[in-house]
Amino acid sequence: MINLFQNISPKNREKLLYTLESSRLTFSKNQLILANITRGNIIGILVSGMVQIIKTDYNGNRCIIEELEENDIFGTNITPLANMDYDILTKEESTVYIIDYDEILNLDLSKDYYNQFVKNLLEIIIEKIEEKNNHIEILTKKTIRNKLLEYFNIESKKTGTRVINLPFNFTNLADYLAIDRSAMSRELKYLKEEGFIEIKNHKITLLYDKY
Amino acid sequence: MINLFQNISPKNREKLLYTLESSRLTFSKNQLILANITRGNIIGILVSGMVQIIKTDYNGNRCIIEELEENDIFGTNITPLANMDYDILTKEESTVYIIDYDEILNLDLSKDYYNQFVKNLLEIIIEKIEEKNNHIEILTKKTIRNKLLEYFNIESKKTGTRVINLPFNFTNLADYLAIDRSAMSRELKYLKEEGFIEIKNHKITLLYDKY
DNA sequence: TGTAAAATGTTGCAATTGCAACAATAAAGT
DNA sequence: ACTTTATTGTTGCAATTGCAACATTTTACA
Repeated sequence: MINLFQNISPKNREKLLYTLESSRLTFSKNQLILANITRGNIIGILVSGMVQIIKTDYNGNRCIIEELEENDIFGTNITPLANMDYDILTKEESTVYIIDYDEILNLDLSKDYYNQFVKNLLEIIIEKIEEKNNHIEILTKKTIRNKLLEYFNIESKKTGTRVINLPFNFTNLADYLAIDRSAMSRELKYLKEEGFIEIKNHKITLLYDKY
Repeated sequence: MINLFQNISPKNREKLLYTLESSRLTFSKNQLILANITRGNIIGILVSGMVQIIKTDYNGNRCIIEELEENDIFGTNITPLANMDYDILTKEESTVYIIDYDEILNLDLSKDYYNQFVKNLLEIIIEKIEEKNNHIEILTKKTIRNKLLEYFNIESKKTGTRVINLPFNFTNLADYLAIDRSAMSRELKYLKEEGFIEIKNHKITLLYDKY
């Protein structure tokens, strides 16, 4: 994950944060971040901790839209916060910077560090698109089995190994894949029985060559 | 849709295209664009026409990942082209600029028009993220009916009207929603019979207040 | 304009899934 | 350490869906 302040000196980083009217906030576990932000168009930078972006619809179905780790960003434009049905939930104690998005577009890029900042932002957002493409790729599959296998393949490709360290617990994984948890549990059992995978704790080992 | 060259003079636009090693290509209907591009990391700008980005998996299931119109962009980083299972297909005669993505990160942003260009790019990509969030929102729904209704709501919100002009034919709509076409056809019939919608040609009128 | 190709509508049926309900285990909090 | 809460595993069953097959209509194009 690229850091938004990559290649920017600490001193210039402070200048930037000042110009962008940033505020630094710390939340304990299981807090809703957005409920505490009243400003308009913002970008949040996760300095430390972990948060999930979660949508719950009128049926009570939850979907994990994104899971963010250190250096990741979120925002009114970047994450689907325009309507307020989304929650940004801390999974552990987390610190964020909140900066003003509109100020970014007003930056005078002739200064090196502004320049670098915008390029970093561009790169991060493009990474985010790739994540979303992966997610769509998975959701597009028609069976639970194919969703799981697609997820495994993507995660396996990321790390280059055949062992996947689930960033979620199984309940959350089902939400991310937009499938029923118990049905997923059943399918995972079949995959184990048929010798495709092995599960220990929250590690899944792929035993098939490719699919 | 924001134009990538918005607020950039024609003269500076030419300079930019030159610096970014652009080439201008025209394709007739039903051509694969990417098959004709051998360069590495590129961004394509659709000057005129219409193209779809389509994924076909090993089962033969197609999914329309994106549909692009004038001024929209695509690229090896922005659209999921890293692996080559994606097709960029022209739906009508289309003209594109192909520019070198890596050159963008080397631009000297002290020049006004480079500066403007990168900001435009940022805005377009953020729009693209919003589109993808919408798509995920739809795919996350568990029934065909809820996928359709979510799609209708999103499209209706975009234009502010209760009449949706399908940008797709029904076959493509089913691909976009990742559902079986005939099952979708059945569900649309039910929605008509129950008085939720009306369909004429490729226009859908919403008859319910909200859901 | 006539013919081929593509899109749409329809339906039965088997396969898959969500849901509900519950037991068992693990994790968290005091 | 003990109690409560959250997570995981399991299963039957009804609802939903994909698939296949075909008729019909629309569109493309030679």
